[in-house]
Amino acid sequence: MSQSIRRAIDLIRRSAEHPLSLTEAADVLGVHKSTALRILQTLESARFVRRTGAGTYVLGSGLIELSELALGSMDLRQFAAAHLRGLQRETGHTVHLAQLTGDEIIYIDKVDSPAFDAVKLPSRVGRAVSLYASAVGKTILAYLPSEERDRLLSHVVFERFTETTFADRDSLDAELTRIREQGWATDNGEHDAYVMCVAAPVRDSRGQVIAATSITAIEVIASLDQLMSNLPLLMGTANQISQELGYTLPEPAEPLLVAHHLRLPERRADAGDGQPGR
Amino acid sequence: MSQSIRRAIDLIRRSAEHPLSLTEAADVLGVHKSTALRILQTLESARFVRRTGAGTYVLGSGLIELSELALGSMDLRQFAAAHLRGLQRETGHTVHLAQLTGDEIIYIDKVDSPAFDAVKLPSRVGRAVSLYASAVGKTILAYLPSEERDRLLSHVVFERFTETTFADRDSLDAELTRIREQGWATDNGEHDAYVMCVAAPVRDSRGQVIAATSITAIEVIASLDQLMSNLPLLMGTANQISQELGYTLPEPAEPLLVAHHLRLPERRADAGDGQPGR
DNA sequence: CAACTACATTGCACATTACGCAACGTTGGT
DNA sequence: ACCAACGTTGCGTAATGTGCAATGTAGTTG
Repeated sequence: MSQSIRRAIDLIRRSAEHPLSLTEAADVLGVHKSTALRILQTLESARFVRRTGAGTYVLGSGLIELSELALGSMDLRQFAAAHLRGLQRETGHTVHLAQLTGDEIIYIDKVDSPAFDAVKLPSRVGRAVSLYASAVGKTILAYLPSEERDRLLSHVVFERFTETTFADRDSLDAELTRIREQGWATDNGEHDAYVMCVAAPVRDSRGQVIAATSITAIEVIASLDQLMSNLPLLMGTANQISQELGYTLPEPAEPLLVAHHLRLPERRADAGDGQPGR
Repeated sequence: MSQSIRRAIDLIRRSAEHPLSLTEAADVLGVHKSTALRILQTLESARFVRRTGAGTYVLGSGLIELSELALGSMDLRQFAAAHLRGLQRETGHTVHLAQLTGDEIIYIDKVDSPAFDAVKLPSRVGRAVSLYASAVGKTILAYLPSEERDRLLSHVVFERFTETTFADRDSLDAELTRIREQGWATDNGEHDAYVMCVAAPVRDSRGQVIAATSITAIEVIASLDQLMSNLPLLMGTANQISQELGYTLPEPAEPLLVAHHLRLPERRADAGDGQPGR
């Protein structure tokens, strides 16, 4: 595998962590300064790194632009950001926002729970998430037009990660129907036995489900039942994000849960952690 | 300059735009498939690209993580996002958020004005902004401890971009004093003659100014005076962001302008576009 | 179901490319 | 004004990345 590219990547990494002088760069790679210089010059020409006034190299805007491009509709992310943080604060759990991008569902935002930074969840912004073994994945799948769903699942090889995994198309389809009926999805340790999630759909202005929000907890922190007690908050947040995107909720001549969300905007007021303005 | 690295960068770029098959990748580079494969494998090992189920390559989470790392306190960005969008909506002008990072001030967020996408402003997220020839730069400089300010300016070579540029340390210092007194800064075409800005400081929980928000317009859209009519909104937004960061405003036994901000949180209520929950 | 097409992947020999070296510039410090 | 530390340039060399041709793997069509 290409050596110079590896070196370039290494330098990009380092420069993202802290400013890098040329000699430092050469040292960490274990190469001559001239070599490091040429690599950095190449990266600089693409604005992947940038020279500071002091002559050190730091990560450049080129990379940042790319990442924004890849996260696609930054609109969704920006509209959602405040709501996601609010949901995290109120529930105490880790919050995710995932979106259908091309053929896959990727996390486009994540708000960590301060509680269990000890146990790192495997999720990361930009990473793809299982279509059929995650709450957000199942949520989005459930509301997709069926041809689209078939297309996405056609390449998937089902794998039984845990006992609860829906590891074949038939049981998954049954689950998706259930999700559509109740309006939200759970992940009962279906990918990692100790990870629980509850997810709710986010709709764009046309009413299409394009993303899903979820709250996540590990077994030792909360049971799935305990997580589900936050369902009104979760649904409220998902609906608020949908509204930011221009979606208008249907008339509440519907089930019980819908009533909740409409009352929720009050949560804005204050979280009561003693810090004003939050 | 390193050829293979150039090629790698090219592939990263393309893969960010749309999924790339191996043969496509080879074609755009004009190289053999095996060459393209090795490059992509190297990039994949660093999670700079990622293979989709369909076998195509798309931008990977590695890059996105880096960019988040480099933008540093994503906290600030996330806390600010909704406020910045609100400010853009209310003023109609392009909004920036810039932060002191290391020895430089970089844009960490930008909300474009829909009005004049025709004329592209030179600013980009992740890009450094002039310390002394920009409203955000001067704002942050003005409130920095003087040793810190000296350190930042020690490497700077002053350049007279336009007639209004503060192109030497003395006149800059006078300007900074004025900014401290009035609590906000302007950019009267000091870098590009046709670009006007007004900026206000953002403080963290200790009261330190760590960032600045600005509204920008080009000459043909609005004069500096017209821009300044938005000062209350701008100051309000900056203060709201500061509050999100845990800053508590000082008692309003102060000048005129301060009084405005304290009344402003009402703008939260609604932007008048008929969408509830904002 | 076999034959075909299109695509991804591996091994190998070659020469292009990126490398280290050493000399030269440049900056800042004592 | 000297020295030291760092960045930059030119050049010969060989290690590295490259193209080619052969092999493997789906997916498609008669």
